[in-house]
Amino acid sequence: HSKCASARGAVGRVIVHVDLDCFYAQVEMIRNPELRDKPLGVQQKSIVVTCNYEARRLGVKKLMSVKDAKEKCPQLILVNGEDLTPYREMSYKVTELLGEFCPLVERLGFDENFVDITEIVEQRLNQLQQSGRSRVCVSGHVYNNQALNWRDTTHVRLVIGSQVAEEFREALSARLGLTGCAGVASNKLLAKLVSGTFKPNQQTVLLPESCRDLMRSLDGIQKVPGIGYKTTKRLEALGVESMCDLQVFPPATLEKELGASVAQRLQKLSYGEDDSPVTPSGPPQSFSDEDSFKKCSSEVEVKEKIEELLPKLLDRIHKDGRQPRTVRLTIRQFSPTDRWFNRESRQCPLPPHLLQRLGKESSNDLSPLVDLLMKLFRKMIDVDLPFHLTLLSVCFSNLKDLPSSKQGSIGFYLKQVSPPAGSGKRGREVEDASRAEGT
DNA sequence: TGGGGTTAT
DNA sequence: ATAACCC
Repeated sequence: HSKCASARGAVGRVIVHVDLDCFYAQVEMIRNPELRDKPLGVQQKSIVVTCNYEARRLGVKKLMSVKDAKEKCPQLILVNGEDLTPYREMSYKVTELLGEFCPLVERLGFDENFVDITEIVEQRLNQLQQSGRSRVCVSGHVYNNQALNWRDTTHVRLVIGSQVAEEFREALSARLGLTGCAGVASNKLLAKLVSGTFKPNQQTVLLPESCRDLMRSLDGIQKVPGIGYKTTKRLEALGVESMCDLQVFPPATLEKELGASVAQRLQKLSYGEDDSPVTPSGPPQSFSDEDSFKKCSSEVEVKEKIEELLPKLLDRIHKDGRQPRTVRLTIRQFSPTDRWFNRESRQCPLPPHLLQRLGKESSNDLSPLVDLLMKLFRKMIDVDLPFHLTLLSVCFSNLKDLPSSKQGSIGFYLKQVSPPAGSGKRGREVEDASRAEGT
């Protein structure tokens, strides 16, 4: 079948982008249903990072300060969302659910997934042709309200894609109680851009003839995923502000400014072209935990912060079952201007014996690890001089599978091959299995 | 402005 | 190790 897929590669893929609505707020509403019909914000430090649609109706926006949000909406209920555990867990349930339909699922953050459903669509198209039908119903919106041409198999395939997307959303709702948007198109860029066109809990399919319109509808190059803050500044300095500017800009000049690979990729993006594959994310490549604060200025405080971060992290690593071979400490030093840029980090190999016992029963001696992290800290900061930190982060990476004899649960890939999208039980089995084996 | 993540150089 | 990107 993979032969079919690559031979037919030129015909075009069918990609779905799934984007959950105000994800953290949804998770909080599931955790506490009394919050359902009230304006709800999720708070991290002094920021409302996201809020439900009731709160949005009353003027609250994402990433608004708590102060502004309360002014706009005094009845706003706030829950603390600094511990990402509930969101992370629900996020992986979403990815796993999509993985039951098809193995090609790529995560983007906690609340978005790309799914390459080319093969599913191909199967359904064959069934359809054998049954002698030529028409299928489109699910959700068609971008621009473009008319369908049933003789165009690209149209038909995308319409079948819209039905699959509808099934994704139906499964997310029925099994996890989550709502979200979906976009269906021939590549990741377009699927992502089109998924946001009808906003809560709706879906949209893009037909190729409307690609130009979709790209032209973007106001400013920064709306293109892949063109971030830095690149936007550099492009603006070249006089590039709109999508059209970027499309017609001399490629040679662009390559000199951004390097050939970035320049070529971005210019293709400006035309709505994106050949990047949907790369299955699988289990995470790293585990990190961070905390930000107003001020931390002594070695003792640093050590205390690290000792706060470690237990939760080690617990996560233990549950994952793999062993990290690298540990990293990241700091942010105070700077009145430019609070975003000034992160520094030091990393080192993690001696296997150090991590060996650490996950086991949670109350172990953390001090060798803490000492190691303090050494990393001293590589960045001369502790004899005054310092002022505003963030500390610990990250474990370079994860290696344990020899299969002594393995915990590896939820992710195991489940991909097991259950067909059935009706019965789920989740609980996996949790129990991991505990049973872990002890 | 949080608390995460990824890939490229 | 950093810099860029994503949410």
